[in-house]
Amino acid sequence: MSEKIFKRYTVTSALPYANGPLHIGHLAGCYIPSDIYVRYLRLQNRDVAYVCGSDEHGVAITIKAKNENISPQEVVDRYHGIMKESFKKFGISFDHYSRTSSAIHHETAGQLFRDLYDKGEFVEKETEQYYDEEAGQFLADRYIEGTCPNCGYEQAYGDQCEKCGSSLNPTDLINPKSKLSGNTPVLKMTRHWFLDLGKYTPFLKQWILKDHAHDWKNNVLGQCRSWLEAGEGLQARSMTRDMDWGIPVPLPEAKGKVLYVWFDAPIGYISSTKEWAKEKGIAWEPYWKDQETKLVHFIGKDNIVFHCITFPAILKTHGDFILPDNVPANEFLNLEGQKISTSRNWAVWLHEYLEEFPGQEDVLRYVLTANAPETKDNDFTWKDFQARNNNELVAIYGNFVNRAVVLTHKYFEGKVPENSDPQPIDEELLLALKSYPDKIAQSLERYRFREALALMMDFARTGNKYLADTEPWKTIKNDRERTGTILNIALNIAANLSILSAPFLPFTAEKIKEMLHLKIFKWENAGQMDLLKAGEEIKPAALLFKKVEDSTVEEQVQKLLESKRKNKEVQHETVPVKPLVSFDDFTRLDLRIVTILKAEKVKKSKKLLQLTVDTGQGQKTVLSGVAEQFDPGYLIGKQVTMLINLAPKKMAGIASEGMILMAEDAGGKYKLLTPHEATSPGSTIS
RNA sequence: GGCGAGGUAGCUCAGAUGGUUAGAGCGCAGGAUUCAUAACCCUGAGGUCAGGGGUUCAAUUCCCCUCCUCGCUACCA
Repeated sequence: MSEKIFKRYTVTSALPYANGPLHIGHLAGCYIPSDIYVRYLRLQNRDVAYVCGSDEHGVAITIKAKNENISPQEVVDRYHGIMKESFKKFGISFDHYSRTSSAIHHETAGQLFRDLYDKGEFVEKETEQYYDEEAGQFLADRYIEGTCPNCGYEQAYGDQCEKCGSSLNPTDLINPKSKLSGNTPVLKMTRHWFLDLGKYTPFLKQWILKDHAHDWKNNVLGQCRSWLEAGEGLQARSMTRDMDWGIPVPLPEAKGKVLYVWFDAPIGYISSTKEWAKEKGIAWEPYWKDQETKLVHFIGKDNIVFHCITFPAILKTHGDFILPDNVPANEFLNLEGQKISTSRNWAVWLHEYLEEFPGQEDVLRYVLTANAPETKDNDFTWKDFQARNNNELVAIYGNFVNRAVVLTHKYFEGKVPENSDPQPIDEELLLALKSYPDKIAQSLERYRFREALALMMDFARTGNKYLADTEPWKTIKNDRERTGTILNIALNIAANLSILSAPFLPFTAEKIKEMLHLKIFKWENAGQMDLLKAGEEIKPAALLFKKVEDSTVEEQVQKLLESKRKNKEVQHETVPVKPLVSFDDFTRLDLRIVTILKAEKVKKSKKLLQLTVDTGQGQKTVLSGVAEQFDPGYLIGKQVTMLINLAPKKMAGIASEGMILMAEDAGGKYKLLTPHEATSPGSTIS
């Protein structure tokens, strides 16, 4: 852990991609942790630039635009607005929220590319890529659709088959089609600029695996290790693309090419800082170039490679920039036991939460922090949401503040009473409480937000215990002075609680601050018992949190179940009917019933079964990717449908001489196609 | 298959450099209390630290193997 004291901080959270609204996974992954961190830093009077912005380039956005028949700019304008609004309402306190389509970003990213180019950091390579002659442009991976060579799914993308999950190259696809024109694309040479990441491996290994071996999170180090120590090492990556949406490559010979979105996106942090500094009338450079600046990137685990490897390599080789001091990446948040999915509408959307739970932003902030996926994937459930709200925020935190304030109004007309005769029990309490600000600070400095939050709740708990131990409602009967002392202390605990919880629960902290008319509000004052002085007036009690009812939880769960149900319907509806084929086409397929004689798992594979079948004219070997759904033993003796004249293909070193046909239901379960009564192997199908 | 991250009380999680009876919160059970949103406070039950080997005087903590979950990756027709 670096003990170094930094002069200033540059804190970033991942640029959200502007092709959809934000959900709780986004918040839990990097926006809440970073916001807690910077709010804490500001309470410490540290110099902070907290920057973010919308990531608005890349192919996914152009495809969305095309699907909706609008321009990419219209797509990003829409989501930039929604995201910015959601962040603001949840109190994510960016100093500046920019966007990568801004002029200043185009200039910054272009210049950075140019700088690296001038230093000779790029390797130019000509490669063959698919080109759509009618549209007159090269096709990004996602613009090519075809049959997956692995599973036969006909709408696999050029980079990935969404059906079977395999990663592909566009040239792997059978029958590639351009999504622009529907034509078959042709291969054509194109030139691109590659960053030879292998070159930086020694430096990256030293910097990450040695220098940061003890202050970076385990999951981050592990990811990096798996990249840095992989068999062939880091591969050169192309930093340019053939596209027209994005930042033009600033070279005369690069017409029609833009910067790769992952090259330009992290530079968005710099552009955003520039914009912010300009508005403030200060220099941006110290925030990115001064060794006394601490740079921290908050991200989700999917971004680790770009923030720990690619971007630092770029910054380092450029030479002027500092490197991140830490990259505290979180793992993923699941929802009710399943992965959050935008396309399947399995998410809690922030804009919907804001409408359905008005004024309860802090509750979600609290739950997502308490259950943050800091060390492993975690699960968000509405039941847990309710429990944490009712048992912790309402019962402990809210209840304590309410008790202190209500009692003061009841017994002392809303004026802070005198602390006149501190007893040993009071002194003990104060001593215990004094340690909290430091403990919480230490946890925060180490990016352990769950721990910090738990400490904060402990502090509130101590307040409740104090009231239970001293029983001011009893002392008031015969010792008004003692009662005053107790309430003075209780109110000061509440005041402290407000400061200590401000990073986590900014809206609530503000409410307490107003309720108590708190004037002092800095971290260094936390632990003091004279934040409120005798005679000061406080406002009447107002509830900070309200209970979440069972019916509310039920509604939310139903809402999710509903979208699950809809998904199933849609899934069936949306598998489109393929284009017409001629009878000749059909007769070219030789379909037969075969009997499975042997079935065994292919050793090196998770999904493949090796089947030996009786075709009526001898035996054939077929590989089938169903090992996860069928026991080999179950299949032996079964009669199934097989495409028998499919060209052989080698997988896992074994030749497959055909394909077993299966039905797949909406849940992705395979079903054998078996004749309704036993038939002789080799029976033809027509 | 390879690489990575995890597998600790019913649930969510803590447990640097191995060392007395393995911790916290929630949940549960019992008690106490009435100022407070039937909330708070106290006490208690609950774990062969995934399983099996090994190193050691001593392992949840180090090493090896196996199993399970998640991520990346691979020739998952």
